[in-house]
Amino acid sequence: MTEVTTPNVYHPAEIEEKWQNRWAEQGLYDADIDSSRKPFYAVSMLPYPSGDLHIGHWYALVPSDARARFQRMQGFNVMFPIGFDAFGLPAENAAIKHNVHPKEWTYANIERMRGQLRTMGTMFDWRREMVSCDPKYYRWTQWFFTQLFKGDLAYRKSSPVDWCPHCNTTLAREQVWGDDRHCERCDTPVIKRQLEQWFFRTTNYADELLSFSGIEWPERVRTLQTNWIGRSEGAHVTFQTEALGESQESDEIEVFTTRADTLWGATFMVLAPEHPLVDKITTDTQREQVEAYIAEATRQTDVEREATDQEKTGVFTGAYAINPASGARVPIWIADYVLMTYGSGAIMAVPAGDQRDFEFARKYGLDISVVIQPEGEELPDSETMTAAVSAKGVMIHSGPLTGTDSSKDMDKVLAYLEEKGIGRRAVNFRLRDWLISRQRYWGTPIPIVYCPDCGAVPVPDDQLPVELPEDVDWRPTGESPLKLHPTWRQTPCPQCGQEAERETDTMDTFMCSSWYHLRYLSPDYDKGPFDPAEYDYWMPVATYTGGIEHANMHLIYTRFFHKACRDLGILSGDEPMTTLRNQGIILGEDSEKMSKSRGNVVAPDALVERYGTDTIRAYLMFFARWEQGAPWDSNGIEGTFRWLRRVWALCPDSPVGEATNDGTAKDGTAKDTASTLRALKRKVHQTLASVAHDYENFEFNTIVSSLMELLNEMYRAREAGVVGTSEWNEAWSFYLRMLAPTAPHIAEELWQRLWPGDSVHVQSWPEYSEEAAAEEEITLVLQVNGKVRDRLQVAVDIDRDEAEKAALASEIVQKFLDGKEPRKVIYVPGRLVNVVV
RNA sequence: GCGAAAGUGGCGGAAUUGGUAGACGCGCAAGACUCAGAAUCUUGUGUCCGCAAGGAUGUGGGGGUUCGAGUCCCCCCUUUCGCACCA
Repeated sequence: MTEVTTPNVYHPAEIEEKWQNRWAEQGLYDADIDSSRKPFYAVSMLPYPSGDLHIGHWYALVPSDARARFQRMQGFNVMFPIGFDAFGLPAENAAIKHNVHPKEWTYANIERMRGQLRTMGTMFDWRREMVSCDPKYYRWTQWFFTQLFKGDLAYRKSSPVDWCPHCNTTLAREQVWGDDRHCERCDTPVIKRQLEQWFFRTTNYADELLSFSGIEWPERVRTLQTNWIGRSEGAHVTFQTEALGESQESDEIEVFTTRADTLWGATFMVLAPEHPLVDKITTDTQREQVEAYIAEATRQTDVEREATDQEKTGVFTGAYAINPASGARVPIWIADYVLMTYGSGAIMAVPAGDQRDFEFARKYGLDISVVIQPEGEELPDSETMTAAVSAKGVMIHSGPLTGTDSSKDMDKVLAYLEEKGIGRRAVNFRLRDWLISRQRYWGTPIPIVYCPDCGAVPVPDDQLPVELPEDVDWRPTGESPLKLHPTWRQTPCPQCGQEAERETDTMDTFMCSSWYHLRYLSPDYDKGPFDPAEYDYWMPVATYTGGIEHANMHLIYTRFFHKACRDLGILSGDEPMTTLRNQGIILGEDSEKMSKSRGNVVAPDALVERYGTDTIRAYLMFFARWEQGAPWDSNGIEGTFRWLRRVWALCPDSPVGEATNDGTAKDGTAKDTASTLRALKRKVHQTLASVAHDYENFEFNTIVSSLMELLNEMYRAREAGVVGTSEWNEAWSFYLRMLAPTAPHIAEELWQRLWPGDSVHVQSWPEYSEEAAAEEEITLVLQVNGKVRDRLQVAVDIDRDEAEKAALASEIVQKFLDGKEPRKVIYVPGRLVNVVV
């Protein structure tokens, strides 16, 4: 038993703040350009200053911080900055609730969160902090907007857009979620409104966004983005409408199809009710019905209209078109199952090959013409068939292409269309342009002035920022609050000087977060959004970490933004972030999503007070697979606390010098001690290898468990009398350095105890010795017919013959052989012998 | 409906290329120390049979490949997530 006179007890409160202050004073985490070292730029998605740091913030930031610290010990020059995504709706909502100005609310929260972030013990370089609602920041957000505008990547158009009636603003398509098409923020179902809004041409980059070459992003995110972008290859085919009278000209209706091989089976056409040609082609006799249908369609919500289980409805326009391949006269209908927002808002209907068209044709008695011979099946009869047959196959009744197998030779079909001038190859995307106008107050003003003569004019660089006025009634009315300001709108046209008006919408806050990683490079730089020298040294971001919920929003926007800026000559490189990783979600102890209303929220501040930062850091890394998350378990944290207490208690209590114990001092146990020392050294090096591997691969839980295992081994070694040996000292030197990224305070305190001087955090990562890690003995598993029957301790270099001999010599093996002759003996070097009978 | 991921003890989770399933921790049980508790320490802990030795069984279910499968292949079930009349 250890003596009770010197209470050597771990009290995190006594050391953590002390070290945080000292590191800050020393500028330990200041990251500056240093061409002699390789840069490592690590970014975690910036937090929104909602008021209190919650456990989710810790979960996102701490393992990222630990990994950044590890990279630093590996010799990289690491920059790990932090900032605040400070514009946005919650500030306005909270401001309304508590009657404080959004700015005041936001900055008070930021101040509070800065304090909380400091208790986390992260290696943030605070000199690089950015705050997106600061005019120094949004000046450049506006500058980027004007650049995109000048490059024709920002444009204004009137279109039906998604409107959240609760947030009183438009939303981007990406911010409308789920079956009921609700607002991503407040869950209210959105409605459509026809509005004049600003868009970015994200669709220009659709194809490039589908390529993930050169970046290491999780499969999951790539799939989400790929599906979101929704590329389909096919053809545009043009149908001519039949002229109504001799004096009239025919119109062209363009359709997109992925199945040009079924063109001969197109027996009717369907236009979306909003299609611009509908009014023109509708005949007098059908007009009443058509208008009634359109009115009904308009009245319906998107949800109702787009419900897939609804029976299809439609109305004949009275007009006909000519199938450009077959020459057939086909009726033109309108139906709401055709969406104006996809393709050209018109389709060629092939009821034999498309289930939707089939149902529609059956309901309204339209012709069905089978043009694909299904492989290995009888030709469906158009009168009796009960479902469309969508597979490709050999084309029939298809003029010159009859006999072509479209499952193999689609190219021939497309070539034919092009040759005959019927259609042309085309690619269609689901992705839409990014709607960035918001009718809210707390955002970056869109830097545009509307002049009666010059039109929409971007505010010149030297007049930026267009500052957000503070004396505004920011209560949402459905109109942009800036519109209601008495004077702010009026401004001379930057081009001709006559009286003009400012744009009063603000930008989607995803615009702010599309480039914040560039502002960290040089937050005070005023000759551009970032200092090119800093950019050249640090970019691209080496690892980017954050939640996966942004896969189709922020993570698409920021990639678009980077590529657009590249093409505008603002920066270089194709991608902003090389490696992306997503943490999972911590649920409440009841396995439900944490929320105030459920009362299952875990408060980090209270945990820090009780256990200290290091314990929470270690627990967050240990308690679940980081990329997966898990329900919180408040008992589990005791285990990590116990571990750190045991580290503290085992650590020698005075500086380490030369070895004071050569391992032979203990009488009669010299041999045992020697093997213990070898085993200790081996375990230390093996742990080193696995810890390093796990840091590289974001496998944080096994880092902590390896360190726990090693500590257990060290406790056993102490009992064997190794204290004071060079192996023991090396174990501590390694242990504290391996611990430092995870539990930086205790590692520093103990390091200073043993090796007073430079911080543990400027030490280099221990050097691995393969020789030291090598096993001398292995457990040879003996199997009979694949079942484990016995185990033997043997030398690691045992050869095949010896191993087989040893196996057959085993009594237990013999018992299970039961006198039978081995038919085959399998030997896996270093692992097992399997005797097969 | 389409796409993706995941199913391992009471719980979180380990397990390079197919080669000792359940590391590490929580929880639980017994014990030590203590007047008692807390803390700490020791031991045990997948399931079933057995006093034990030992044996059987076991990674969502079923089949297959293999000397050998948590891992590879096929089918099915469940859960989570994303998209959804996308032409």
